[in-house]
Amino acid sequence: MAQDAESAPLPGLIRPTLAQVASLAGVSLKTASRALNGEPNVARPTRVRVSRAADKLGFRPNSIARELRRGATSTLVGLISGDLANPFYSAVASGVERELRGCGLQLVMASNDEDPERERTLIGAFLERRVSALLLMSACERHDDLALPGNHGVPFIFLDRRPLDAPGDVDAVVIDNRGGARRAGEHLLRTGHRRIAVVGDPQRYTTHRERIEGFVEAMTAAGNDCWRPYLSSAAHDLGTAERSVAELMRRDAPPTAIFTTNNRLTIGALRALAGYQPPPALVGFDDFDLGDVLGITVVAHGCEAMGRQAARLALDRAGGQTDQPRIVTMPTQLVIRGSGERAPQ
Amino acid sequence: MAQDAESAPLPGLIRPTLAQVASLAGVSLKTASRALNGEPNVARPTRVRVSRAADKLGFRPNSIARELRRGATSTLVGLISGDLANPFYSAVASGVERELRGCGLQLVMASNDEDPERERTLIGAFLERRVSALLLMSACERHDDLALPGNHGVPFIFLDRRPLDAPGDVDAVVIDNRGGARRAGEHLLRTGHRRIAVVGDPQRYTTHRERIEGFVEAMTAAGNDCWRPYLSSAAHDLGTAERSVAELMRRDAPPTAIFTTNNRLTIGALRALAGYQPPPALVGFDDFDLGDVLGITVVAHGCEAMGRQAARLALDRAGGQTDQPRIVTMPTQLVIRGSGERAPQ
DNA sequence: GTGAAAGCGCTAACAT
DNA sequence: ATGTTAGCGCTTTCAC
Repeated sequence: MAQDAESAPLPGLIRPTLAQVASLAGVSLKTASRALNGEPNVARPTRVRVSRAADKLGFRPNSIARELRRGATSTLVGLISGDLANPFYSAVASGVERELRGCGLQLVMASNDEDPERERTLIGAFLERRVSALLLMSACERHDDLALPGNHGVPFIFLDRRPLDAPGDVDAVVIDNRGGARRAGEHLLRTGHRRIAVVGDPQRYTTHRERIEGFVEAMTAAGNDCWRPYLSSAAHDLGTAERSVAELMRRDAPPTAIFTTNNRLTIGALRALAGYQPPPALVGFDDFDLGDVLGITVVAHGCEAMGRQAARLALDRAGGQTDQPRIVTMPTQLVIRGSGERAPQ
Repeated sequence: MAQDAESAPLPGLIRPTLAQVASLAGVSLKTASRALNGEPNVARPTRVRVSRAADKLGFRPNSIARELRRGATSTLVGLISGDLANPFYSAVASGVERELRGCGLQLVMASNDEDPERERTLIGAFLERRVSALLLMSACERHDDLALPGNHGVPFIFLDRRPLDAPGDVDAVVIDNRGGARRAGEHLLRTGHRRIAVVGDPQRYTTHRERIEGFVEAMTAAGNDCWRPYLSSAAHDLGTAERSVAELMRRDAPPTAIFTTNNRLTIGALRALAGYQPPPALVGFDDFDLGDVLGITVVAHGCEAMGRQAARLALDRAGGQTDQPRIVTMPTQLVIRGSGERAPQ
């Protein structure tokens, strides 16, 4: 193993530098640099000699030094998400990484655990690392962070959650939350439902808020007010959603349909509904694994595509593009699978 | 916004350096450094003056420069996984990140897309970045990479997949694949099954191979040979698993039970089985979201814990620990939920 | 085609 | 308590 001194080109842990390569090859530092970077104006035999020396020493260019010398920003892009373990976030992250790799950039990731304090720390750490852009699925509603001193020209791209205090002033990639939720609401109304519950946490997440607003738009347009008693607004994760739905179903007049405002909540709802035969109608925001097998009607959208879009915006900005901030809205699609088409009981 | 020159502390995109802070505060470079790093031997008023100057300029220490100066390795840890979008990998990644953050380290991630070539490139890029450790869910079976020149003392930790050519010589965190699979097999035998199908891809993944071996151990011990015709060894993702299971079920004597060797394959199987009433018995390796709602019996294990363990190993090595390589084996647990307890039809 | 010198922004070692 | 000098490993500038 290379960890042993045995097979390593040189014993010990001293990393060879360009200078050592140069001296072994009998050329100057600069010539070695040119040769290894494939720059022109190096004689063929010199190039070969340098390569050989580098191989012999097991030389690896130090990209820390390179980045320091080359200038202000590194070849890293930062991504801060709520919780990497949530498949939604990791799908987005996957899209980001796929898009970045084409440009030779790498992805540094961290979870804010939905804690604004921690997020601030992370932003600071990324800025010090001189990331060339910062993608933010932010836990904060307000973003004075942006005006935070020290953020000199590092492009911030908001992902999924749009900052409230500067809606038109920053780049962002968001989902058509209102539109998607409105169609979900209309769909349930069309199926004949009136007592429709909404499960989400508008206090905590602006995305839930928008989705609830879109849903309410549909209700209002149809003159249906029966959702009000069934608004369950304290569900922010799987467990709380499960409890909320269980509570709803224990009522004297339980809802005949449920709209859940994200993937985790949908799964929580499914847990709570496992015992009901037949269960109430259900439409969930976000698609999820097994949604098709279980026949769950959902408002779907492209998570990976969203990540890619955000990465593209970031790359444009990092490349110096300075035109108007753009807000990209990802379209949604109502995917009919059965659970949303059950008639009221 | 800070992106504008307006609210930024100083116009333009010139990032203030420590030297500028020092000169604004009227002290030397080193004093400014000491003050901002909270080192001792700085007079109270000086410290205040420096802080103020830093705030005024919007100074952010440049961690690239710091790392270059401080020495060989950065405060980054690299993680290479198969596909970030797979919930298993992202759960592991989440565990890694959680463990790292306590030590002030950050996580750089990339997917190898199960492509050895790409993995080699990634390893190279991470080594050049001087990551202080490299966690590898490797797509390669052989790992001459380790002896690759240039990997001077960067600790490699294998995750999930153990390298074949140096099994005892390298740090690794793996799952008890054989044991878990054996118990799955025993469980199905106990329920009365004989015609048991195994779905996986032993060619592609050593984990599948080990799981199949463990399963076969159980069969052999019980003198049951009826799994042989039902070994479906070309299933490596959701789609191929779905097709494989569909094919199995179309046979004249379909299997009465199925063992799937990972989470994606279990989900593929569930898709294929959606139409069957009653479906064959099913046990899957890896737990998954909704496994409980669907009542799927699985061989579960701690993904996040696995990530944490690996990070801990990495931190120990990065900290200079040089004792014998360790192989940590994560235990598995058979979680009984119904699908594995259906009697043969 | 090649090389010498300067310096990226910071910290470590040694003054004072 | 504060300052000076040197240098991390590389690329850039300019000279040969």
